[in-house]
Amino acid sequence: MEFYQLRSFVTIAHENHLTRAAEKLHISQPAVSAHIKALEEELGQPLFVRSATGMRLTPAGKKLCRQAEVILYEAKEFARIGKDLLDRPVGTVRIGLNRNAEFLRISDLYRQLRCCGPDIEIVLHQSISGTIIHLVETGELDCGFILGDCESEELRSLTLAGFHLRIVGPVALEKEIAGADLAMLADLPWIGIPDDCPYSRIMERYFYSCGLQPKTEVVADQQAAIVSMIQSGVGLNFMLEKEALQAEKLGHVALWPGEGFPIALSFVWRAKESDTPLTKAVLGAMRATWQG
Amino acid sequence: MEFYQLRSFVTIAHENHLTRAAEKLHISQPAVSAHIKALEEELGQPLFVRSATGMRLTPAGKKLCRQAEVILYEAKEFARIGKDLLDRPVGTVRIGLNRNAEFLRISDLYRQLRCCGPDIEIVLHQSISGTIIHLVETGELDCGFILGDCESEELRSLTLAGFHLRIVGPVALEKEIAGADLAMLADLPWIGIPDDCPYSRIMERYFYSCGLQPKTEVVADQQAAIVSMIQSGVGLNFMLEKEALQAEKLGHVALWPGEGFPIALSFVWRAKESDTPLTKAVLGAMRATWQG
DNA sequence: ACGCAGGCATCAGAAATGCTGATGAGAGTC
DNA sequence: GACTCTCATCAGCATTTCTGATGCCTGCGT
Repeated sequence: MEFYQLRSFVTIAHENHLTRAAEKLHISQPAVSAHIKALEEELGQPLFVRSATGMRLTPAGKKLCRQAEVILYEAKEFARIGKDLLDRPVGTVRIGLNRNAEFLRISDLYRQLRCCGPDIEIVLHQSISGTIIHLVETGELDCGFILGDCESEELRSLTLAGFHLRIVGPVALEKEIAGADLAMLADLPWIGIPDDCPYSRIMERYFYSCGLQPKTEVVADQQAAIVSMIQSGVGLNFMLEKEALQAEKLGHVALWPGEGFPIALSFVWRAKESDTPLTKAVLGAMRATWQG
Repeated sequence: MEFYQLRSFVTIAHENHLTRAAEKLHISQPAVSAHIKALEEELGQPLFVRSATGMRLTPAGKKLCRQAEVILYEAKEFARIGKDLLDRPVGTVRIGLNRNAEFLRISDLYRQLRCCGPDIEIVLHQSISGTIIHLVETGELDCGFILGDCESEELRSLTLAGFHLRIVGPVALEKEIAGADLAMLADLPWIGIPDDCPYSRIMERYFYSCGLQPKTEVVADQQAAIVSMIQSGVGLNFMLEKEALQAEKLGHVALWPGEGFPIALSFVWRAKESDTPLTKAVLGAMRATWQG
């Protein structure tokens, strides 16, 4: 049984006429005749009653014709679905978040993606910039947000927005922090960040350029944990300026008065997936959300 | 798009492995590879992600695979339906009845047919033997019951049961009928039957063999009409012995005391349809009903 | 009654297509 | 770094399918 045989079958049934069906199908009459002959041999029974005026379905043919139409319909559906998938990407996007979803405008992203492809599923994973880069490289995530530059060869990045980082510490250290210079700050207890994190490299660059190395006593790999540890008096670290000012106003942290330094929020993904429809859709939604 | 391509597609998707799929399908690995290549070209997008360890569906491939499975399922259904139709005939049987449905055991026939083929539709048509033969010959009926022999070349017949015909007439003629011999009967008024009816030929044979020709005043072509006319005094005719005895007991007719003569109830159908599944099914049901 | 026209089936040759076995490139594994 | 396993590719063969010509049958009109 082949598709062209079913097409001939259904067309003849519709026309009650083999020759007319052949014309409609743009193939020769003997070809159509052979299709039906093959089908009838395969099924072991005639599908049509031949007469001098044309062909009429047998009762069995009538039943089988209905099923043949179902098959051809589903085949058309197959092609239609395939065509749809060319425009509307499908699949699961696993996104690494280095801040909370609200800050990263995830609900806007959701909305953007929903309208360009209803079959995109989004999985979110909370982490910190360095870990996110690592997970995207190994394929455990498809893309993610990071603060700072990404130097990986395997990844591409899109800069979404610029921010400033400020140094904050526990309220208990308010006086030490307020009057400190960079060297004194480096002497206070710091909350460490995993080495492979661009965030961490910024911190290093900031102090190393002055020949300083802050003392780290605890290492944390989740932004929420860092903030929580600053508040509970463990040590100093960075916060985005806006967050820092707000936390200071609420009396949760002590803000170092020295000026902040700029840092970019970027979105990263695997270079070799730059041309997949899904990646394109996500990047499009990302641009609409952050640059629109 | 061809069935074998879809089969390869689905099998690879199931195995996550092209070579294994080829083995399972009993075709060569390059063949399966070509199938997928053709499908991917037709759809304009990859269905699988190739790796050194095998193949994995792309998100689009996953969606299309489900539809491919639907198509293959419907194709299997097509074959299954075809196979079923070999055993279980379908279609409409138009049956001519020369007596009421109860006498001809139509409800038994229904039951028999229902169990051997649920898709058989039965259409009943009341008439008289001669007309039934004619309608079966012209194709307006598929088969029918007749009393007497069928001499048509185009038809075949199956004898179902033997009966006896008795001569009956109006109660008003009771005395004339009771004492009559064959010649006197022929002189009484008769209800005629159309010439081409085997029933009619029997009547002719019965009288002609003695050189007699009964007078017919009215011709009827429905058994119920004949009985009704006998009762209302129009003339004489035959009734099946059982019917005749009962009608006499009820005082509806006068029964001629001479002996009845045998007549067969037969079932006729077109010879050239003897081998169709539907005809076979009907004949099988008929045998079970009348000879079982 | 007979020829004609229009049905579908059949046939042989040409064209197209699918299949196979050998081979190659690339990625994991030991 | 050699080995092995993946899938892709290629050339040649085998098969299938298509076409155009032809034949047979039936219904219709003269």
